[in-house]
Amino acid sequence: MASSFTLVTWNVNGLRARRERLLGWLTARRPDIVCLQETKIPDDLFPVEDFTALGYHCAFSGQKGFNGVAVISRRPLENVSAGLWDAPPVSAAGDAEKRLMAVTTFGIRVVCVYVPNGESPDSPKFSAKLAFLAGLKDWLVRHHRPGEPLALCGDLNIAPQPRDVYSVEAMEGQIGFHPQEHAALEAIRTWGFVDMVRAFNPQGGLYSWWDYRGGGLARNLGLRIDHIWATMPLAARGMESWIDKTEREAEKPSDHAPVVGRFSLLD
DNA sequence: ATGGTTGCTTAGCAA
Repeated sequence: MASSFTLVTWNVNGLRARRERLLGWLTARRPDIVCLQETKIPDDLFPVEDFTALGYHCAFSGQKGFNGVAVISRRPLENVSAGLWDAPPVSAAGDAEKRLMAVTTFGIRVVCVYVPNGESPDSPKFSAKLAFLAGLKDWLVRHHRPGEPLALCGDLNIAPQPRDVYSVEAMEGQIGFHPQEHAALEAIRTWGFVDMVRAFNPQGGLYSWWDYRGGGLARNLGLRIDHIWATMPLAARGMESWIDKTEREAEKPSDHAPVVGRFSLLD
């Protein structure tokens, strides 16, 4: 009987484009729970059999062409919900973009999120990103308590601290490292989260994303924007956490690497 | 260096 389980978040940048990579990685690493972002596939085309063949249950909330999230688990998924704007402000456009889902598995609540990129600080998409983050905080407050074992996993599209970017000088005020993003993210963190990679790895230079363009990987121009954040009851069970950069260095990679956390198993 | 690369919606977005 295993005494621990692993929880992963990975922006695969296209489930179909990443099919071989993902299935090979699942076979080799055998993670217990995986949150996927940017699946870019409608629900009726989601390759359920690929995952059931490897022993996973799966749930998904996707759409054609972009966005899309999914969670796979070696144990059944319960209380599956999708969408952020279940009680939208009057002005909200609803969940046209498939960016959030939540499941219960392994005795914990797992929230899988793909935060909007934001494009640039002067774009209308930037204010939409801030609104999404405020909505995410509100969603957490309405649905959960920090005393529950819960993991917020996903591409948050924000590097929280100076040690999470390849260059503070280059990134200051830019998308992914902007004071308004930091304020919105901090409001979520202070609700009751521990950053799992940071809990085990204080050093800088740990990144989860490198741009395809301009030799971003070769020049190590990375950002740590993919995160596993655990509430205190879950974080207390944390055993280790790391970023699997080898997947970013592989053939035909996603531009994001998997982020992994390992936790003690209670039952 | 306002380019560069990749994926999906095969043309042009989005990232």
